[in-house]
Amino acid sequence: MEFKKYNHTVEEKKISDYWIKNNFFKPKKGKLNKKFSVVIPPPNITGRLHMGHALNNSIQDVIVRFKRMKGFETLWQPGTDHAGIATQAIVEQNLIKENLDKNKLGRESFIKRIWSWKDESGGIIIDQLKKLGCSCDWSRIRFTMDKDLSKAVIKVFVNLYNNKLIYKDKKLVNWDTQLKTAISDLEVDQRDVQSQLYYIDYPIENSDKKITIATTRPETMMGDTAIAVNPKDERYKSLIGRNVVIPLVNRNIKIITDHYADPEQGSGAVKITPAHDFNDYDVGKRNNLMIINIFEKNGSINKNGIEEFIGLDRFDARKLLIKKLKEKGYLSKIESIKNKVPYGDRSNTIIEPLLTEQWFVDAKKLAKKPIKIVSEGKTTFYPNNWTKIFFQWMKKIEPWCISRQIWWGHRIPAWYDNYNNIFVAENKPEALKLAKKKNKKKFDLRQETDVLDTWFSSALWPFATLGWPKKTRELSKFYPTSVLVTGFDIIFFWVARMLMMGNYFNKNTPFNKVYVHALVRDEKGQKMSKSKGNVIDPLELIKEYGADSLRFTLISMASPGRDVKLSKDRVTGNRNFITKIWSANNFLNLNKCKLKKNINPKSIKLPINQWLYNEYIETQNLVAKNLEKFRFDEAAKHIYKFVWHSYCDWYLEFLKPILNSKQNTELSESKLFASFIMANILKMLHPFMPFFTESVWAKNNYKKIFKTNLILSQWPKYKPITKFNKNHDSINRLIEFISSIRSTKAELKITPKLYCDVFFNEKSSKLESILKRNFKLSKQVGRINDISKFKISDNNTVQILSMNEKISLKFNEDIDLISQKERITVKIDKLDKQINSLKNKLNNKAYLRNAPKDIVQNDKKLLKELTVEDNKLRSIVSSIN
RNA sequence: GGGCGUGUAGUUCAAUGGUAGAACGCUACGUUGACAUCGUAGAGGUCAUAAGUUCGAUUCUUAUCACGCCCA
Repeated sequence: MEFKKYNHTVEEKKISDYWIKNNFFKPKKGKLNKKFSVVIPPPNITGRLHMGHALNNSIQDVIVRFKRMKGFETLWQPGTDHAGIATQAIVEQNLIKENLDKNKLGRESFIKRIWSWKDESGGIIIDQLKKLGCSCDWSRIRFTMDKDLSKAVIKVFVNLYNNKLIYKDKKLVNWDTQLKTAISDLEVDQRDVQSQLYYIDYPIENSDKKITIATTRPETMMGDTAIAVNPKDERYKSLIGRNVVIPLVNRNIKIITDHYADPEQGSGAVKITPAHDFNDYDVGKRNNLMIINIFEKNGSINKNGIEEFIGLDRFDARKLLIKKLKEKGYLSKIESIKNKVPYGDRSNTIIEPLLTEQWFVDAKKLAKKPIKIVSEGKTTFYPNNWTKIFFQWMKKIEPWCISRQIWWGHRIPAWYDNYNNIFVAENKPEALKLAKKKNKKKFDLRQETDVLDTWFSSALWPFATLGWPKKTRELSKFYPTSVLVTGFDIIFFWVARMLMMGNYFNKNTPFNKVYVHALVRDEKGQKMSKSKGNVIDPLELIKEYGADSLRFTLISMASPGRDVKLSKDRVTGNRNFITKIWSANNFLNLNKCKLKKNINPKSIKLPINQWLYNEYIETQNLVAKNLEKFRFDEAAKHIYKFVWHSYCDWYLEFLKPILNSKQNTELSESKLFASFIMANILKMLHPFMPFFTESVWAKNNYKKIFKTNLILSQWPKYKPITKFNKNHDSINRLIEFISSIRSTKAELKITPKLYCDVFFNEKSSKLESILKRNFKLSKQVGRINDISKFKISDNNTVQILSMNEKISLKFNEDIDLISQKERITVKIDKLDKQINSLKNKLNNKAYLRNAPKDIVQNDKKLLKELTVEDNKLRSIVSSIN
């Protein structure tokens, strides 16, 4: 009979729709009366599913489906974030195509445009997550710019401001000249680049001497307000306090001392430009220097610069300046060096330190509680080494710049009157009340134009999505969340900030556990990037192999602390695994192995069924144990091994002769049992490959027996049955025996399909009785003709050792006994070495004194066994001649 | 410079203070009615290097080398 192939494209769509239509992803009160919750790391609305998402969400879905089946009331809270800068950039790009820009449109209409863009293409990634099989409660989807979440953001801001944890300040910040906004430290990427170090001579006033400084940014000379030398630097002692003339700029500045100047670096003298360098800013503060800003917001030279440079871009200004310095003889040397240059991670342009007024969060204060929580183990990281990294960062945290000079985002709830007073309130009427108290005179109120950093709202995600500040049922039930699954790259951006906000505004920490996974790389271990062209698109893999294959691959490769090196071969291999199960299931159906009613495992009689049962239980327990420990790789490995090797390779092969027999009790038990285990395989596999398993569940009509769809079925609760142990052991011995017959045949080049007669040389052979008890199936699987009652020995007979029993196999074919003799001799040599080392070990008194008794006992037993094996092999060899 | 991590079969990775495993790949054989997206058998490892702790180290400690990441 021919069976149709499993069509993942059709099935995945059908099942996904079915699950969602029936609200299976919504939390349901289970018998356990326990809850389990996870919040999704919200993808950007501008985002498209990449491998990182695929890994992150596959892991979450495995955990969530597992807990759901275990009977927890389970919520996986989905949503997206508004990605302030990225989204605004996309919509601005679209405007350019229409010959428009945001300033022409005005703030309000521009924001409307963004909302309509969001409605059209902001949901794509959500559809992609559905394709991956994510069982989020989609009815609860949230967006950081939603009304409710925005209210939460405003409330948090006002509260923190009133408690002096948010403040406005004029500071040097990281300024993105392309996006024309401040960004936080974390959004700056320090890159190694090749730069030119320019040595420039500054003439000393009223002297023919000069002092040489080295800089990679000569254009900032226009903003120099001092030259610093180290107080211990003997070379410059005589020059301290003298004035120098800035070349071309012709402004006088002083030579000062500051420990920041490193005598080893460059010439030992440094120009100080407090407005354009973080270190120089500090030097300036210490020495009361003037701050001269020479840049416009777009990075061009402003009116503080040399006249002919005004309006020039910073890099053009540099070129021109160098040219002029050269012409005038001020440039003494150019050196090529490697240094770090700050880049904006969104715009890819060089970040400019710029003195501006911004809003800051006092992160240092907010970090205290999270540090405590984590050190007390109330939030734990897996793998644990992230704890240390988390502490290191938290303990030296800087103020967090949260204001952005863009339009898309949560507008800061601060209002200004005409007298530079600031009123922070949840809305304008409230601000007005505050302002009236303060002002006797007439005034206008205008709202702050800046918006908040997107991460500010993401920091509230675990409680804002559950309804905070309202005291909702969900908030009290599902907060704190059980586990957060995330990549290490956003621990500081997101996890740390959620811990700050979550612990400040709630009694509890936002999540009990944080599972940190690694990056997905290509098969060579290279980071996937568009420019390298090595990006593997998860959606293409889903199309080609199915979501289940991709999921199983990613999950089985997610070892802690290691990057996932993904290759198509892996995915193919796991697709083959699915096909294997598919065809095994077809075999069951072909043989009418139907589960008519759920069975009581204790009633199982047939040895191979008892054997399989115990194998299954062991696997089920290992899978559950490893899922609890976040060892997804191990869990996947155990399932794979059981399904492919125990179930398909051995059990189904043993089953074949039973299915052909007329023995009714055996037959009916096995038909039921084979299908019973299949049902449990599907359960165990469901978290890993939800679509395929649900599809087979439906096909096999298991819904009728278990009264539920697979997704809501109970994780199997069966216990090991000790009285099966004896048969479990017997079948294992039988398997070993059959394997040794097979390898003997292969070694001696005997046609694999040839049957043989078996004679057991040992008195009261254990193997013989096992074989007799399971003769029907051994006969077929082991290709055994008969058990001979008489000793057989001629040229067609080979003696082997299995379980240390001597057994003769007789074939209808001449056997090359000489080559067998050689083979056994090699084995004996190896064995002798092992025996000798064991003997030496057991003769060592220190070993006997110090080693644990069971280890010694074990070695003694092993020595005995090996000696027996050795002797028997020798007797076999001597019998060949 | 500081921190974290990694180094085990051809490859990707596990495990383990006392016999080193899997998957993929490779080799040979095989189309027996679940499956060639398959089966059977097999080859393949000085566990990066050195020293130390220990009766015993791939495993623990230290150093070195190599690689990766984060922070300055």
